[in-house]
Amino acid sequence: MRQTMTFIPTQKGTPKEAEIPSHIYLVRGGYIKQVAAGIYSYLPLALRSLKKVEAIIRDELDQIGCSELLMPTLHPAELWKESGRWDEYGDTLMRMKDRHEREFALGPTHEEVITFLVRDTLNSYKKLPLALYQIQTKFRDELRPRFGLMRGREFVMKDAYSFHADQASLDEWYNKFRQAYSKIFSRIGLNFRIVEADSGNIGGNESAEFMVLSERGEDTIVYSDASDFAANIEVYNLKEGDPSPDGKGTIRHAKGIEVGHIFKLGTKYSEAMNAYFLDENQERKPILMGCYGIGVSRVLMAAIEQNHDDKGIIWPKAIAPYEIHLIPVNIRDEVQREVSEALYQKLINQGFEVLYDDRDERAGVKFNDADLIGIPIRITIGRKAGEGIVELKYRHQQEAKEVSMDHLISLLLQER
RNA sequence: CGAGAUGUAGCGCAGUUUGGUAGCGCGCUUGGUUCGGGACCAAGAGGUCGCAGGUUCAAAUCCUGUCAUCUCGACCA
Repeated sequence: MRQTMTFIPTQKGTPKEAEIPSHIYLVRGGYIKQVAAGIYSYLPLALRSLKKVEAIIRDELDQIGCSELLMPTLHPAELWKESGRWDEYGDTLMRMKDRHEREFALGPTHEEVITFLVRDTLNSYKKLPLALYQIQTKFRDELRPRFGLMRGREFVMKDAYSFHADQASLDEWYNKFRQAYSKIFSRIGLNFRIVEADSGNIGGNESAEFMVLSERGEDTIVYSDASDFAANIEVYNLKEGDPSPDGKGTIRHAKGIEVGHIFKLGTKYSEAMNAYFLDENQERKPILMGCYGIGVSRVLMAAIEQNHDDKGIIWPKAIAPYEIHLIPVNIRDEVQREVSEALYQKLINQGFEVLYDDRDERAGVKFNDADLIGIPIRITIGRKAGEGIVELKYRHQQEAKEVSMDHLISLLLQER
């Protein structure tokens, strides 16, 4: 079936609830629709991009030896009472009761469930280390959801957990994740920085955040202008111009969007929830744990914050919903229509992902929608279609160029 | 739960001060003219005015309550 514009409800006006560009363009471009505060439907375009982010994450995590699993979103209260977080977590935990008055929570994170899962099986040092991850919808009853997908009450998160017999193994895996995360965010096309972070109520003793640099970020990063030192201001409350704590350079500030966070949890959950193993000396020890999160839906917003202009989104190739946006200027023109249909088929056969705008709309409407939606390559079929000439335009460039159809495919394959 | 604001058609808004038959723009439908950067003309469809109660001959408008949404703080991927 052809991929056309059938359910891409773009709109001209700016939605009043949206303030930042990423939110505005996701709504205007027909990517998301709000259902309640902090709760959104992902329309077809958004889902395609989301799946691409997920695919990159899966690829990199599988490469370092993680296994994907899927845990429930509904958690029995008993597990959270075991860890102590039923009381600690506060109102952010979405709570509910079943028909028997038994208490449950909608999972905001899965340390409890994963510890429950592994404590019966990871009983020997021979089975460690192990790393597991899932990509799943999380629920957090934020006091104030905002900025669209940036801080939702329901959002897609990749959460990973690692299990170790000793500190050296935890350190090793923490670094593996750190590197995998760097690859993931680089592949997505984000300009990010790794900073020292506070571990918050997840617990643990060392953590780092992956911050996408953006004026619209909710976090403040303090960093040295002469070294690698960088931290969340929550950890080092430094002013601009202060000397850097590592003795090199002076402190600067930047705003960032937190898209990833890695923690060395240590034994907080294994001790509380009785997850022990026997080591080679038959000594009973708590499993050391690490946990690693990526805000998958937030990545979409962060990417747009870094990649847009006054007309709309400019997707990085890796996570664009389609590679090519094909636009016949006038679908009623028989030549244009036939050339477009043939080219569409040709592109599909070459494995390109193509969005085909076969609507009977004026050129301006289609071009504006294309700019808004932000697919990297636009191919326009116009008056010169009969001569075998089409127009090629990249979303990140101003000018279009005319290309003969004979060269088009090979040119596209080359640049892929 | 603290502070501020807003709820009227799918979207954006006017009307509320001074109560009196619910309006505008965009979008949508039909017909026609247009057709490479959000066209034009004509005719239409679409609304329990967030919800509940009250005052009144009469409430979008006044009163009380309530819910929702947004912005500023605390929390987080």
